[in-house]
Amino acid sequence: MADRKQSVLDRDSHPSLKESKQDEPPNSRLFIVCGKSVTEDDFREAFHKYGTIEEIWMVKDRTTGEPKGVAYIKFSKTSEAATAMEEMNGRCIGCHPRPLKVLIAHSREQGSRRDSNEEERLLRLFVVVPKSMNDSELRDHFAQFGDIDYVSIVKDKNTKESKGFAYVKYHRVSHTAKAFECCERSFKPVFADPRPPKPMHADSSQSNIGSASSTTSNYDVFPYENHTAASTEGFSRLAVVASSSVNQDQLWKLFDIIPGLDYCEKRETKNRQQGRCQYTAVYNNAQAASYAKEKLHGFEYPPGQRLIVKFDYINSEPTRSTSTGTLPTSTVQSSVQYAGVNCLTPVGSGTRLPFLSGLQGQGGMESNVQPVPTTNPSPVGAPYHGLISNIAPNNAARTAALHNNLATLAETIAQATSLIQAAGLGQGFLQSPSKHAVNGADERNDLMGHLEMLGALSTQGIPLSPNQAPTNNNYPGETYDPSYCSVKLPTPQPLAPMDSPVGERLFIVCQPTPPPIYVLKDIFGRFGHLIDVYMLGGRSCGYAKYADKDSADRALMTLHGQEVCGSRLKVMTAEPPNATNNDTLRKRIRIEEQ
DNA sequence: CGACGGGACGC
DNA sequence: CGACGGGACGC
Repeated sequence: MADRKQSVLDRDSHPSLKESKQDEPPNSRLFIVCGKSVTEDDFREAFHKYGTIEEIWMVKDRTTGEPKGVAYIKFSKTSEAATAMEEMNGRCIGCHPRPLKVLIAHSREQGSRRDSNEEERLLRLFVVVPKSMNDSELRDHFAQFGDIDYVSIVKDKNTKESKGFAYVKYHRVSHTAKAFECCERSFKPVFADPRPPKPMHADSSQSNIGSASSTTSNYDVFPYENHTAASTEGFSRLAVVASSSVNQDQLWKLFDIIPGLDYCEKRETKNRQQGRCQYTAVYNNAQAASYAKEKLHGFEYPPGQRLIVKFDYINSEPTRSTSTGTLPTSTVQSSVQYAGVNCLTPVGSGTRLPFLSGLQGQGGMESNVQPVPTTNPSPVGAPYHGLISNIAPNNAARTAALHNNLATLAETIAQATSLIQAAGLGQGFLQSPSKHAVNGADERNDLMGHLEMLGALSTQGIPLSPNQAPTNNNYPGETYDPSYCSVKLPTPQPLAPMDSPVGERLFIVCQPTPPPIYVLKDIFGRFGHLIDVYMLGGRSCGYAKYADKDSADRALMTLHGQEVCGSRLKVMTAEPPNATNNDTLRKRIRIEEQ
C-alpha cells in the first residue's frame, strides 16, 4: 500500500536515518532478554553458528552504564535470526543461570509495543501470484520451504476471480523466512501486515487506567493456545499481595475499577510477611483478570507500596509467592524471575514459544520450577566470592585437579574473568587483590597465576613480551599495569611499510576519549603487519590499516571490548570508504533489486 | 520510444 | 519484568 512505499521513500530521502540497515532484511534482528552478567562474547559464542552476525549490541543504562539484561543481535539474513530464535529461546548460555528469552526484534518505529496478533507477523507472507494460479499450485511451490498452515488466494467476492495476490502461512518462523528468501522472486514476498485486531467485547476494555496500551491486554497473555474453559478458569483468579495499610474494602474498590470483578477477599496464610497481606481477586472472565494483572501489578497503592498481582491457578499448590517464601531472598528472586520461561519453553518446540512474554515469572509456577542447574550459578551482585572459591580453592587437591585439565581450567577462568568484567571489578581487583575476600598470599598468587595464564591463552598462544613476563614470582600481576590494557598483549611487532597494500581495515571507537595515538599504535601494532592507526581529527573514532587480514582479525578478536588507558575500545571491520552515505546505499539497493 | 504495476485477508 | 547507541574516512 501507499504506506509501505512511503516509508521506504522517507528512509531513502532522509540523510539523518543512518539506522536504515538495521531492519534489513526484515526480521533479521533479535531482541534478547538475558541475565545482566551475560557478555557480548557469550552471545557471539552461542549464536555464531546460526549465521553471519553483523552486530551485537548490549543495552546499557544511559547514565549508570549498568547492563540492562537486554541485547540485540543483528544477523545478515532473516532465516538466520529465525533459526537462532527457535533454537536458543529458553536456553542458557555461558555460566549464566537465567534462560534467554529470544524474540525477533520489532522495528524501531514499533518499539516495545506488542501487537495483538503478534505471531502472525512472522508466519505469514503476502505474495503476488499470476491470476491464473490456483491454491494447489501455489501450495506446491511454497511447501518446499516448510510446513504450510494455509495458502489463500484473494478472490473477488462476486466473480470469484483471483485478485492476483495471496497469503501463505507457515507454522514456524524459520520456514516463513526460508520462503521469504528462496521462493521465486516473481512472488515478491513480503511479511504480511497483521490483520486488524478483532473488536473486543464491549465490557472489559473500558477502564481508564493506562489508556495507552489498553488494546494489548488479551493476546499478550494468551498468544499460544485457545484455552479451554477449564484452563482459562485459572486465569480468572488473581493472587494479590498488598501492604497491610490497605484493607480489603479498599482493595476491592481498586480491583473493581476493572469491570468483571466477582469478589476480592483476604486470604489467610501460614507464612505471612510483616506488613503485607494476601488477597484473592476473582473476575468473571480471564480477559478482565489479565488486564487487572497487567495494570495493577507493581502499582503503588498506597504510594511507595507496590502491589504484587499474579495469576492464581485453581489447581496449583498453595502459592509460595515472592513475598512470603521461606527460601533465602536471593534464591527466591532468581527462581521466580525465570520460572515461567523455564517451565513453558521446551527447547526446540517451535515458533509459538517466543510469545510467552506475558507469562514470564507469573504466579503458580515457581513452586515447582527451579532454575536450570548450572555449574556455577553466580548471584548477581556477589560474583566475587563464588568466583574466588572456584578458581582459588583452599585445598591443594582441588588445585591439582584443576591443573590436570588445562581446558577446564581455561574455561573456568574465562567465565570468571567475564564475570569480573561484567561486574566492572576487573581493574580494582587486579590492582589490589588484598582488599577482597582472599584468604592469603597463596590463594592470591594462585588466582593471579590463573589470570596470567588466561591472558596468554586469550591471545592465541602468542608469548608474552619479555618486559611483561612475570619478573616477580610472588606478585606476577604487579609487573603488568592493567590500566594500560585490560587484556594481555602479544609482544611488540614491527610495523608494515606505509605503502603496503591494505589487507584489512579496522574501525575503532574509543569511549569516552581515545588514548594517545602512540598507545594505539603500540597496541594495534602487536598483532603484526600494522600499516598505520589514525583517529579522525578530534573525534573518538578512527581506523587501523593492516597489510595482513589475519593480523587484523586477531587484533579485532583480542581488543574489541577491552579497556585501554581508561578508554573502552570497540573494534570492528571497517566498511569500505564512502559506503555509508545514502547515495551509494541507494545505488547498492537498486543493483541488488535487479 | 520512455519511466514505475500489481497488492491486503482465512481458519 | 524487558525495546533502541554511537561511530565513518587524515596528515
